[in-house]
Amino acid sequence: MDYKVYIVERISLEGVSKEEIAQNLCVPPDSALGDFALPCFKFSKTLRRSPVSIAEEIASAFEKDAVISSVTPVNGYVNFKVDRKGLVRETLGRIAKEGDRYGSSDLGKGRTICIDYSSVNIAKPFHIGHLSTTALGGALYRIFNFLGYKAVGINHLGDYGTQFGKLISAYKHWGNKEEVEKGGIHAINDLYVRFNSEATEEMEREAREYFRLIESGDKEANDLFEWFKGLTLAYVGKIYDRLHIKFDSYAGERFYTDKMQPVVEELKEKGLLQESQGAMIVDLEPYGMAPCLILRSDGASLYATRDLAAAIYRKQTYDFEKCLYVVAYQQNLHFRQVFKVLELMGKDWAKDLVHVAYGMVSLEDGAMSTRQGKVVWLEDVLSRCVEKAAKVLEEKNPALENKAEVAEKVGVGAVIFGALYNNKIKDITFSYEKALNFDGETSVYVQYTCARAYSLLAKGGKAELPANYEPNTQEFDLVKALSEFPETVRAAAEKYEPSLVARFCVDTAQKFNKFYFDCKILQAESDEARAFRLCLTEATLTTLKNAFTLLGIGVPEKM
RNA sequence: GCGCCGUUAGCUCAAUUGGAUAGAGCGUUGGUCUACGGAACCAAAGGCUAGGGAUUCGAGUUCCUUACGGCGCACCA
Repeated sequence: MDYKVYIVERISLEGVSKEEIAQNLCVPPDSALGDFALPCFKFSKTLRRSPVSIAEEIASAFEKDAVISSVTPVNGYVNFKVDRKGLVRETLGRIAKEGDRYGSSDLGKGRTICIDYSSVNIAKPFHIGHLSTTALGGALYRIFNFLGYKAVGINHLGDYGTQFGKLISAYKHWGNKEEVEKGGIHAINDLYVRFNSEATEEMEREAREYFRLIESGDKEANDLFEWFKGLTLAYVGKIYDRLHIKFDSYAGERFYTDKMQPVVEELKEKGLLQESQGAMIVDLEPYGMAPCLILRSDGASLYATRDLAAAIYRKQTYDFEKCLYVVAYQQNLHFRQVFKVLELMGKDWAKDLVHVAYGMVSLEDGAMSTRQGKVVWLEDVLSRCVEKAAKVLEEKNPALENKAEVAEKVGVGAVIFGALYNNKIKDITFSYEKALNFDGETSVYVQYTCARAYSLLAKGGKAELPANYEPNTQEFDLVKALSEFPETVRAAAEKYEPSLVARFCVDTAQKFNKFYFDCKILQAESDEARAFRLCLTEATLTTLKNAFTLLGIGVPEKM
């Protein structure tokens, strides 16, 4: 039941369209006022009457029924209250029926959405700065799938560039097989870092030559590169498993090596390509942007060239309705340029490309810097959070059986939740103190709430929803919160903002805890109340589990 | 210099896209329940929404402007 639609249907006001009414129908700040409200100030202008009298007219003309129980005009607003019993029956019935599909939809049926996220660099370990794109992209991937879309997760690997020539050069000079096999990705990264600080001009030349060799298919260079790539993918694969992240494609930059020339040709044919300072560019001056560089003066392709080829390839391959790039706002200009060039090429789908920009991560003593060793590796953050969780678990629940498994869910969940709780555009200053704090608005609070619910259900058993139960305030507030979950998921998708789901979880958990504190459940005052509260508890658990699953966070039964 | 983004309680952040008395968590102070799991609950204190102007019935939200901060601006990705 869509209450808004229902209410709009039943309002008629001469001179004002249903659309206008629907647009203005909102939710009052305080639920004591009502569940929905219609401000009449805008109508006052066209109707040339006071908003107060319009509100009064609407209220008196509105016929109350089993769905809307009261309609009151207040200072130019019309406040509607829904019938509580009806909302309760409707919401709890739906949650019980839909179970782990509650909140899902077939909205996106037959529609494909590509999501480019995480996009790791070969030979570079995963640091805290990669967390946002990974957590955000993973959440969006699941949210769109939940809404019936076919989401295509793409890990656009950073596997192209002279940096790999540098790496091979460094390995040849200072590395050896045993060390790399033992030290894995960090050993490779150390070689790369060392190259950047110690390389001679001779080595720089050598690096360019090695990169050329990779490109031309030289066996030794390619074997080394593939070896590094394999080590990187095995390493990030483990992290992705812990974060519950999946991809449908690992087509990275190298994949587009042979797909760039046709793009360059097309740009030429369409008269967009021009020479400037020895390089080939697309002039974007008329659009207030710096030119988009397509080919370097030595003829080599650039980042933008590959992104153009990738966008075209994705459109051809997946026929997406939208293609999201979950990349930090740093690259704002880059994407605006690429999207504009595609538009100039006559790709009408360029409007469907979306840069989902998020804020930057820094450390308390400034920006991260691999060279200065000012880096926080994600694996360290994960292990410290899991350790902390294990320690707290040992204190609070020493008898718990599967402590390691639960600590993993709690610790990793806290890391993911921390990355998803705030608006994505906000910059983040990482600190262990914050990351390891499990109090307050955190995933741990939500998980604890779920554990309470599990415990109640284990003791209370299965209950049948009483047909005619009149809920009290705490109960009703909780039901109302649960009823808003499907809309929250939709809004999160529409705004590419998983934080809405994360905030929903905390808000709902708070309401549940209030309800829990104020209402006896197992020892309720009547059989009816007991049954109702058990049903409400189960519905809350179902909804929170669904929400956490979307975020990629597990919910332990006990903790 | 130009462009994009941000600025809300001591700190970290919300605010259903222009609606009614701007809300949470942390921290501080004081409380609650003979614990259905205290990783809980309640209350108090804390705000000229960075400053100034404009738009209108109504602005944290839109526009202009100033300040402060972040990011970007030609051959890295």
